[in-house]
Amino acid sequence: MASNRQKKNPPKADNNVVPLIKGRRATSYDVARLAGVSQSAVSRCFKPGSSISEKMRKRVMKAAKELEYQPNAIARGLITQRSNLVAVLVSGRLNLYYPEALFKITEELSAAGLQALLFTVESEDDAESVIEQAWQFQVDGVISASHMSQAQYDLLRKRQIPVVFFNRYFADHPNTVVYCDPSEQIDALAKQLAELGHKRAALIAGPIDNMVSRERARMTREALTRSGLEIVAEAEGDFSYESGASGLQDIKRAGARPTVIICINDMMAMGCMDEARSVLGLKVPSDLSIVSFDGMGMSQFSSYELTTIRQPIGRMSEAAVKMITDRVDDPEQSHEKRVFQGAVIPGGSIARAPT
Amino acid sequence: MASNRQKKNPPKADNNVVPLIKGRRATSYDVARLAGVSQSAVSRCFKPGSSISEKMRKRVMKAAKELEYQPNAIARGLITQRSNLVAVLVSGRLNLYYPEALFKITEELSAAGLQALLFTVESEDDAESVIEQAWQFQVDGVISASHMSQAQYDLLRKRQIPVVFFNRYFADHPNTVVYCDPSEQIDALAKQLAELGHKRAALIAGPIDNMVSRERARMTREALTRSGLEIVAEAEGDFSYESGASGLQDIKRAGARPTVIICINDMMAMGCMDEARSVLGLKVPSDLSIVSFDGMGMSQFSSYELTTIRQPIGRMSEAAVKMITDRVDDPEQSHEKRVFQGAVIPGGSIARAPT
DNA sequence: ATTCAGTTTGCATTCGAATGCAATAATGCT
DNA sequence: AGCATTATTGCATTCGAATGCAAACTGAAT
Repeated sequence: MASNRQKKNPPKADNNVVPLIKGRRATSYDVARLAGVSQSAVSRCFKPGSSISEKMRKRVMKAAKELEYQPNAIARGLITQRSNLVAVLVSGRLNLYYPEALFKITEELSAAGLQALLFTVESEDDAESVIEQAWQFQVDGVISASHMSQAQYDLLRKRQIPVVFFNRYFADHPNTVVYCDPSEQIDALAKQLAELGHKRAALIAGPIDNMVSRERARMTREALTRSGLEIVAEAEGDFSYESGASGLQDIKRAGARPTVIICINDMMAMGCMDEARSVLGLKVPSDLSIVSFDGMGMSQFSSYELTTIRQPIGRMSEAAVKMITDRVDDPEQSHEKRVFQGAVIPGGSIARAPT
Repeated sequence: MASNRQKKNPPKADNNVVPLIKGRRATSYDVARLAGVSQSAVSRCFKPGSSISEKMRKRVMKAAKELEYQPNAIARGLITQRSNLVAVLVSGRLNLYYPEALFKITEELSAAGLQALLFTVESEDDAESVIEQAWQFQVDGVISASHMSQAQYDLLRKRQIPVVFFNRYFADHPNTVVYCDPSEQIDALAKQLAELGHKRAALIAGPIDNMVSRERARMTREALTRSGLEIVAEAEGDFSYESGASGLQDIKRAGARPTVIICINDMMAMGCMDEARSVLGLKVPSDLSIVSFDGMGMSQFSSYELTTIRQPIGRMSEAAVKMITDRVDDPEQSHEKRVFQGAVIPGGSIARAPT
């Protein structure tokens, strides 16, 4: 194939120029040729802050427009060592709450000139291969809202890839994190429950391998105890609606008679509430109060109106993107932990304890 | 910086070899040097189907392992003209149903050796810039589950980028599409409603600029008419829970007294049902029957148990990925339309018409 | 040993944009 | 006008992997 750029060593007449074959996309050389300037000039036109005269810019842009030229991000990535790609790791099945975060993160990345390369991770084995994939694609950073082992994290660090954890982190390791601390809110709710006369509570926890889940459970236990409530039963769910329902069944089957149930996320709370109402024939909140965490949109549907502790997902997503872009621009940037307060959504799923 | 590959024209002694500076990632040249072979050999080792002896492969792989070498997908993309990236266009806010599809699509792409580059699109203006972004990143294909104008589609076609539409298409244009045809199911449901004594129906439609929404509405009108039901009112929603609720209010305000409401998607049906129950004090289904489309997971929560027409999202996602990979591998591949049947989920939101 | 076909391997070039450096043009100053 | 600055521009090289081609090697057949 004839070369579209001038030959180097033997600079012979370049009359075998290809006239932009149908389907071939225009390159900076094509634009340069049409505008009668050098390729460097074209490159500089598309790089903000370069030294370029107004006249030249106009000429190049005209030609670029004519050829519908857009710089090739792949080639640019190769030379600049910046792919402008950020791997976003999410776990698909676990939590229907994250799509909101995912879309927000994607938008914000895009606004910062970065693209989200999406990976789904269901297990740590998945994480293994996902990290290799991301590495092959030279991602500039990783936002992880999914499983990741210490070793996997260390590998990314060793490779100098900035990582921001979304709603999870390693306690004993320095790392960059955005998460939500609901401790004050759960404390306030526990007090409120005590004032409403509740004495016996039950907990439907999440998977123990999940940090957020563990933390919420721990805080809940502490808060309840502090306010003088007894935890008469605990069930372990997997964040799903179904596990909320079966969690309630487990608690009942164990013979416990809590007047309030704290669910570690909204989805399980909905399952729990539906099970209480439709299977056990209980009235929520008059027979049974329910409290949960997340504050996802659905939790406020009028069938549920959960009293829940909301995470400011929007602001958390923004923060995550800000933190990753900062670290992509300056890899030396130190670690940082941004902790957002939760906020109680009053809802209507708690009431005075039945007598 | 010293070059890590041998100089070309003046082949002088190459004794300024960089010993893989801390943080610099290994390249095929590093591996080649360590293994004492040429860079081409390394390249061939990582490209299945290349002519390589077993001995050579072992030697190279050993060196590669030692240096933790992984081929650079960016550089590979530049030379092969294949980025292995597929743009996935979704509209974030509109439909909480799509996350399921999105995750499935991502997984399937990954299994086919492709990566999902995620873009959120809320309007056709967004689509404009998203398409340019995708073009810059040299995506090999586009899966679109969001807005896209005819002109935008034509632009992609002109640029020879395969496009697969997910649940939307241009009727008058050849294009490659996977979607779900619920006509038989809505027909069956209409018959069933007639048999249950329903005479007056209302429709809560979706946005008119959305094809799926228009099609479902059209089919619904036809089916209802065919079965002898009268459409006494129509409201237009935007797929959201809230618009389902306000849609019902609109219908009531207009003085219509339907015994059954067909909602164009589940989310609106849930809003409608909640509004009927908690605000209007109606019993669903005994006072008012509700039917909808989508079959998303939530629709079967026991607070709702919608009678709805399910789309086989999993199989549709698989099909979309298969169709895009086929067309990435062979751009000449002709257009194709894969139409999946819906399936009625019986649910419990319909009953005999009140007398 | 010689020839020939079939494999392997290496060489040199290519993809498209960015950039250090040197050459050139534009501008200011006396 | 003459000279010193400063702002633009172009040249040549670079990023890392893939690949057509020719050289080198292998083994078998004569």
